[in-house]
Amino acid sequence: MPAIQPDQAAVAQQIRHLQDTLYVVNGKWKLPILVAVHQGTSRFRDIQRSVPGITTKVLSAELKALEQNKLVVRRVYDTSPPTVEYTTSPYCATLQTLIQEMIAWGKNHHDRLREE
Amino acid sequence: MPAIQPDQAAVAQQIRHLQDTLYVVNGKWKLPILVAVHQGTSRFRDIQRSVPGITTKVLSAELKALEQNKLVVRRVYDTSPPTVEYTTSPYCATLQTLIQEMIAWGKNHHDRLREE
DNA sequence: ATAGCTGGCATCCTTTAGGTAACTGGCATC
DNA sequence: GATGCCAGTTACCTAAAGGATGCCAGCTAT
Repeated sequence: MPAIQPDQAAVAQQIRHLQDTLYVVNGKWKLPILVAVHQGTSRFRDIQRSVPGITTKVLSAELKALEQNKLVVRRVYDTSPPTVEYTTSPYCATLQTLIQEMIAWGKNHHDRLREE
Repeated sequence: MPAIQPDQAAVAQQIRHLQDTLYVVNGKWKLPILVAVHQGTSRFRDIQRSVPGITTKVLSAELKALEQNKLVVRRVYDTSPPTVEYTTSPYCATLQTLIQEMIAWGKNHHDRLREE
């Protein structure tokens, strides 16, 4: 029987972890929303204005998904009219270095394309 | 006229950078493929085996996209039969910290879910 | 000779992400 | 009393991503 190849097993494991992350943050909108909310934008319409191009429907769905993954917290205040406030959870802070990395890479990549 | 709000402008800029990155790296497969190739898997069928569940059609398309974004290099050797070799470009190395971050986060997230 | 490997391509189909538009109910404003 | 803001929901639709299957041509090992 062939020997188990630890390299390949390790890589397969890494790929699985990567896919777990992708499962949570995949799509066009989740990370941009997180940036906006983390920065302090807490109201639905304000978030929508902060993330250019997003529609109410998509924003609503994405916020629900983020809430389910415990990255944002939704609070409803019993004012009149009811106020809804979105904030990032403490757990969301663990994504911050990743997000900063992506912002930096995107900036660099953009500059690089302009040079060509 | 209202004052320009530097915070909001800065956040909008960050979101744009983030979206530039997502444009390159978004989707279910690109980063996993990059991990496999970067680790040294260079042949088409080997890459396919390394990324569980991917089909030839999708792999082929993703490799082309990655090649266009200068993240992988495709070399054809004039052997018989022709050998095709995929490698990561030097530019791809700039994504490595990001990828490692995502792997680490995914692992942590997975562990966290198991604890609940 | 025949089975299997290589690096894919072609065709067809399903699923999902995302977009458009209209609408709600309660309040404030003009 | 009409308009507009808030925080969404609903129904419908398109485009893109992804999946299943079969195939090719040239080589190799049995």
